[in-house]
Amino acid sequence: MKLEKAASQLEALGNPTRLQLYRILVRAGDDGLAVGSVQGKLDIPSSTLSHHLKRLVDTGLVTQERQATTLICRANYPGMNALIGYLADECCADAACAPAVGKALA
Amino acid sequence: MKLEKAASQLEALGNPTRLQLYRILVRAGDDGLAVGSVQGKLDIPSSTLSHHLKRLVDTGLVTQERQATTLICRANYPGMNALIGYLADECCADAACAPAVGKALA
DNA sequence: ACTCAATTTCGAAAAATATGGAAATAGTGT
DNA sequence: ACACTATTTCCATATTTTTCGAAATTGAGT
Repeated sequence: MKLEKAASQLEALGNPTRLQLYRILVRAGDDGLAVGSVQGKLDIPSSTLSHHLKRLVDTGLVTQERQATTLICRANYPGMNALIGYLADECCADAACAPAVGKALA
Repeated sequence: MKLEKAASQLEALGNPTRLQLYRILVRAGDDGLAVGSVQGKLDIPSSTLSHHLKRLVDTGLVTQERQATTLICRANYPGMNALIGYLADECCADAACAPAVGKALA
């Protein structure tokens, strides 16, 4: 993963509303959730929600699929895994770096 | 970890300059790096660097320690671990969720 | 074609962020 | 106290982000 892409995904998640939004989609699981249902849970205007959703889709963290008039949104797990992988690799927080981490924690 | 804190850390890392900066500090390891040394590697004005560094320190991703006139900066591994842990827990990307992840990858 | 519901785009204002030059500060040695 | 270096704060500006009402669009059913 390139640094630029990681940064854009981190920035996308670095907004409380979007992080909450992403969390909601994760919890919805493989079935996903319609934009309207998400709106009901977040209670923000549809235009605002649409902008935030677009940001998550553009950065590859969320996918969308039409079902009749509703748009189903799903958390894109591989996308998140790649991001976590990048952080772990770059930032030394995985098992391979456990000694350093342990030391830092001590 | 609270959602708000996670969001602020993600936002802090979600800027290419700051992510690069954080990467440099991670690679510097436990010895850390003086602000001036970081500046040499990034080639940005000191005031700009100082602003970005402050953001990382404020969000708990970097620590600083004075050594004479220089300020040593270090990546705060536990902080990053907590963040990755939050993402993994909230976002279903860890081993416990491997089935879902595998399905998504297929 | 018409209508209804779901969602996005347009347009515009307020707020936050990013950037950096210049001045101020902090810390050490003399 | 002074000089020197390292770093931050002050200040201002350009850019980006956030927000959302209103209008436009999309898709399905009639």
